[in-house]
Amino acid sequence: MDRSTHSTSFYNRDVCTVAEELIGCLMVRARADGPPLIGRIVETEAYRHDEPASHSFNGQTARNRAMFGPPGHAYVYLIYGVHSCFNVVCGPQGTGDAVLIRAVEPRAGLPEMWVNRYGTPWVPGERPDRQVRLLTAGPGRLASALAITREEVDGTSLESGPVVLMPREAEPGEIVQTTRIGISRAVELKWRFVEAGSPFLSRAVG
DNA sequence: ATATCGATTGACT
DNA sequence: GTCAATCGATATA
Repeated sequence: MDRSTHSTSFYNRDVCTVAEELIGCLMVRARADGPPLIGRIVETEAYRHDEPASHSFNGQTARNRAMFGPPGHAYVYLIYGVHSCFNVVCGPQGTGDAVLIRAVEPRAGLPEMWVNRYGTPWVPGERPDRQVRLLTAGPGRLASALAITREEVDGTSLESGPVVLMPREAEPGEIVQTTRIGISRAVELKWRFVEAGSPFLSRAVG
């Protein structure tokens, strides 16, 4: 298995370019004991400092401090006081651009992801509402499955930290661009990128 | 100081 | 379809 990671130059580019090129890349969550949890990225959104949907639009705060840090590091924040969301800081340090990872396809460590998400091991026939697809189909869901918290991951390096991003193992399927989800400003920008037809998207394209 | 809303999700009618 | 959970940022006083 190729264990190389993206270098800083991969992230120090236009945020939409990085968002598109992250589709198909691997997200690797290292653990203290046992093998890593791995997901393949299938859905991303770009947020740029100069458009009002971005957390960085109004400048730096305690929450978004990592957004203005070096590229190739994580920005993790709490949404609605409930869920964590994982982002990739892009562009030159101090810019405030980031890519939100909205969905991944589970690739390794699925039983551990199940426990992280649902709090109990999978039991055949039990709780049919708890599906594999819903482990990682959405920013809050994937953060839960991969045990990503602000305390542990915010501001850490994506080359050497608890979460590491690795290049595509193969060319992804067709990448489709749509409007972003869940925002009320700059709604017209088509800065959401998805691998067409993936069953692990937070929402089907449309 | 107090109120409102948010890059979400799951429980419920 | 509605709504609550509940932290941080922002608007208003």
